[in-house]
Amino acid sequence: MGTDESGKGDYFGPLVVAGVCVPAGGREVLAGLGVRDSKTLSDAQAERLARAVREAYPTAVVAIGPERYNALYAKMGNLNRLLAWAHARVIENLLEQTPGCQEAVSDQFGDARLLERALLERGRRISLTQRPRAESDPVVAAASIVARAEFLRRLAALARRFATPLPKGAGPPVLAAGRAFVARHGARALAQVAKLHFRTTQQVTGAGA
DNA sequence: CGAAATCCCAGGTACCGAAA
DNA sequence: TTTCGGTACCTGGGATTTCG
Repeated sequence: MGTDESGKGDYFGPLVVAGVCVPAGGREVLAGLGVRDSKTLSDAQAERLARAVREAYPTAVVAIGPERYNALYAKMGNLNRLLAWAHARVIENLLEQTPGCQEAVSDQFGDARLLERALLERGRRISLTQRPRAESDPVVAAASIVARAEFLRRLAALARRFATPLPKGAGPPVLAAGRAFVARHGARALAQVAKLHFRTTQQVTGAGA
């Protein structure tokens, strides 16, 4: 299986981690579908491919909404720990569906032991590989696509709920949108749509900066 | 000429080691 | 012991170049 996250670098929206269990030989199938790193795909392509992947293989998705994300971040105090926790949950959910899926590949984030420990605490045993640029593996790429699609869906839903544009990323448009959001809904509501530990929060709530 | 693929840049966080 | 600097990693966006 492969796991990957989406939304980590986005100020607005949830953090989504997805996992896909692909049997032997599936890499060729994925490549045939056009699966590759979600960063190189348009939003529409990601949506379409995500649907194809979810229909073809068992998948697990853990979406952490901004409110829960902020609470977890405050509790864990470290983004990598949060990521490890989420990846572990995905792996375990996927294992419940497909107990035979005993090999996992994920991106490397921080100390590899974090993820191993998060799994061990659940008493699971699995062959786990973590490495930089793991998304070059079609299986991890498929997971990144599923995660990305779910992120986009939820970000759009948030924007609708608050009737406010919520751009992706963390650039100038995000800063402007953040200020507009605060002007309309107040600073407290920010916790429902954004990841507060980003420096962007100070720039949004602080006077100018 | 239009669309697609590619490359480059910016932003953010965490980790490690060195210096005060 | 605390603070600072540099490195590695991930993510998004835009501009540029290439192909059909």
